Amino acid sequence: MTTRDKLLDATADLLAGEGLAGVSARSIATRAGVNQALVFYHFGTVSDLLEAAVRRSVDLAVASYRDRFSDVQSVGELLTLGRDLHRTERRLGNVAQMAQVMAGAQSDEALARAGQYAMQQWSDQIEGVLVRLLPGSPLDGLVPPAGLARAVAASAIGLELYAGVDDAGTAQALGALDAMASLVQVIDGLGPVTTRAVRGRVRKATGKPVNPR
Amino acid sequence: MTTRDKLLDATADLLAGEGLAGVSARSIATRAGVNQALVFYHFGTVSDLLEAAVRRSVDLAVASYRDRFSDVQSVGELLTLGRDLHRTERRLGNVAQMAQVMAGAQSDEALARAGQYAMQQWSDQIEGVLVRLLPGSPLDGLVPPAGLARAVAASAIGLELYAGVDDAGTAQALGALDAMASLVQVIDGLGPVTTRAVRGRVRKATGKPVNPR
DNA sequence: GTCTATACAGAGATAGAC
DNA sequence: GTCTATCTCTGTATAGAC
Repeated sequence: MTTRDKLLDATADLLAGEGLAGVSARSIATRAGVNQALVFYHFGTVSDLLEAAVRRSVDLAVASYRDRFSDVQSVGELLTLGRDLHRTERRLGNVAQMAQVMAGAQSDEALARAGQYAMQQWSDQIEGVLVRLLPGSPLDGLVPPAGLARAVAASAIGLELYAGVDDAGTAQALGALDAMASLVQVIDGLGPVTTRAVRGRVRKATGKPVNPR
Repeated sequence: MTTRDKLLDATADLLAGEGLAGVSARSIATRAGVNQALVFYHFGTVSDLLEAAVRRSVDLAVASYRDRFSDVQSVGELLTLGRDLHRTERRLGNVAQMAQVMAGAQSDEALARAGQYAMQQWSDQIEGVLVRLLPGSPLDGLVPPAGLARAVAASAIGLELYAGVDDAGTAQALGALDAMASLVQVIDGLGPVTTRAVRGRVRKATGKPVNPR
């Protein structure tokens, strides 16, 4: 294992486990078991190391899900995959990494780039599935897939941070989202009569044609 | 204006504007126009000052909305209020303060307390309205109000952080959420026949009775 | 590529005069 | 309550030997 990789691993671990405040050239080097100066030799600055570590975490995680995304054939399956994925990625600390990096993005260019990249990768995956599944569903045309994908990804970040301050509340929130998911699934399985009724009402309510974007 | 208040103001401003990384005893004191040592005289530690500042921001913000929450009479009005509120609070920086504090909560007791308090205050307000409005709506019993309130609050935090790294993506996400809101409103206004059909299907799909919690 | 040593800035925090 | 002065620690970063 190269020093470069040791540093990337240590950085990802620390970021997920201790948060941005626990990340420094010294703490990273100590955890990696290498000399502190190597952080700067290999990555220039601590921020650049953080960016590289997050990009790598995201690339690995997204790649490990690519097949499962393309296997999804229904809204029901997508919701199940979403639950699994969120649980797994939270356990691995990947959601925590993203949350920390996005919080730090406000005052750090490199972190902003990393955060944007991470959100883009996940959003694109989700959007791809939505674009494939929505046609034929009653939800088609009611909700822009690109926006929905981004809203879902952003909400996952918020839930991760919330989990850090209130476990019980987070469990309640996840329960409610499961209930909402069931509801979406039911709406997706409605017959043509109800579908037309709902779509007609939405069109009327928003005053817009029903195929945005 | 007392020194205490100057410090609280400066801390809230800095936290919202520069993020946690930009907050220090020195930066706070400079912005407040007072001596650095007064941070420790009045609040003991920087973390405790941060906690106090966030609690005050939340208390003020929630109080300013209490009337508008209790005026809400329909799901449609609630969704409109939610949009207004989120826009306003983001502009004032209160959402940013919460996001930063929750990101820092992972490694700081005082920040964790502040984050939990903030989420609790907002969630309780939203939950109160939901508990009042859901009975009589077709959504009643399908989604637990406490969990939904917390999910909404957490998502707002995620969106705030996302806004810091991708403006265009955030606009798309908000657009999709608006579309979802229209959909919820339409479902809420469905007639009794469709309502029974949807509720029956949800009950069947989840295998649970339809009145959780 | 890796290590030691070190410079230097900024952080939190306290002592003591006023 | 407020200010000056100062201690100590931690962080980033670089120079130079190996």
